[in-house]
Amino acid sequence: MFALLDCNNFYVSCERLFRPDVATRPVIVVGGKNGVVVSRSQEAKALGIPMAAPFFQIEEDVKKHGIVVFHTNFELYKDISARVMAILREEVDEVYPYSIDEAFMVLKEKDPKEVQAELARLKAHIERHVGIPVSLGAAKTMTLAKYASEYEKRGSGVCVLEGEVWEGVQKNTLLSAIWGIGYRTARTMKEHGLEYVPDLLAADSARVNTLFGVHGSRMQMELSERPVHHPKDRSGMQKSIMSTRSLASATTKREILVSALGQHIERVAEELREVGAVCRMLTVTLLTSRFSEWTLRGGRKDVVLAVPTNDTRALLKEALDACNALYETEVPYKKVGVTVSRIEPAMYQQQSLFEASTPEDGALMEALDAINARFGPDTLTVGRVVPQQKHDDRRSPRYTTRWSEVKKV
DNA sequence: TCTGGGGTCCTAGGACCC
DNA sequence: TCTGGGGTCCTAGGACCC
Repeated sequence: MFALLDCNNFYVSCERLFRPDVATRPVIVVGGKNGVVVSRSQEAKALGIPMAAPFFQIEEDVKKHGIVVFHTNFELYKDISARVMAILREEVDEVYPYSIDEAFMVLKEKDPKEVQAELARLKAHIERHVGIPVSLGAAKTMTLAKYASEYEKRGSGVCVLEGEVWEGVQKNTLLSAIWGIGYRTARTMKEHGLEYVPDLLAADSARVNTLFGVHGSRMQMELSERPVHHPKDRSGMQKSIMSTRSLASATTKREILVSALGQHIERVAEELREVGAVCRMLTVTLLTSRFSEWTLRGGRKDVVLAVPTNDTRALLKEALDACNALYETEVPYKKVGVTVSRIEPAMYQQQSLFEASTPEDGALMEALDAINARFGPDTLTVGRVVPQQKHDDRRSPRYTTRWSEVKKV
């Protein structure tokens, strides 16, 4: 059986771990400055704060109900996540982290009763040793395990959806609640009379395939307890690394875009070097506001590199060319982003037949990283002006990863 | 003042190859 | 002059997930 562990209201739970004073108050975590709600405590949900609501729309409610607001503190969340995964690995042989707050597992137990007991044991263990609340679900397919983990979230927190139990539950299960069926697919399915799980299971498989492609066929299988997905080991190298950020306000100025671009290139290049990798492809995106009449005027450009690299300067040069190709003078851009992909280990780097490699480049980037590691981020930058940093007072201390921010007792 | 940031996977056309 | 069957790579768009 497959099992899924899900950390409840993960970011809020991480914040509460070090702030017991807000344990029973409504709490939300907001992504970025003037961003959107990315995590809500049970109390905040009860007050009707919707997920992904932009902050300015809920500001009144925040004041009225005294909701505690945090800004995202990823350094903290990543560390707590690592603890959860580490402890889980001590208890279960096959653990496959899926996201920052979820992990799939393959369980040895077969009997549903035994599985149920194992889930309960894991829940108690994680809650005792990490201190954040979790839910677990198990089933014969990953899709159903995922649904199972949500099913008893407000109750016992553990659930096995299998055989007759699943048959009973599925009648009232909306397809839109299933993992992999998003807003659009759910809408299309409904237009074709498919609203609840049994509707899809009863539908002609050839028709499902023409309507929804391989995705639809797989969904049909997974929902009828025939596994097509198997959890993947993602501990190897990532397929892509990206850095994107919204600008404070939309701009038509090329210099502003180029300056932001430089920052993103530095970040992804540094991360490539950190994991000992180079990339073969670089993608630059220039986006307009999704809420303006310019929505359709954004663009994206891929560049395949002649020589895979992690050198900030080489990437910056390509990025500038791509940016210039995309840029249109009259368009107000709101967001700039960079993605590097076709990532491979630097040690297996394929040399170009036509361009000589320059061995001293590696040494320069190494020195740059060493200096920034020792004297702080942005001590040295490549071809950009360091913007003024504003202190973010809504972000909690990085309790577990910075000596200067350790909680005092 | 106003709407986050980081990812994976699939599809499809076109160029090109054998 | 027209013809088949099996492929890869690139670019771009889009759906979905957390």
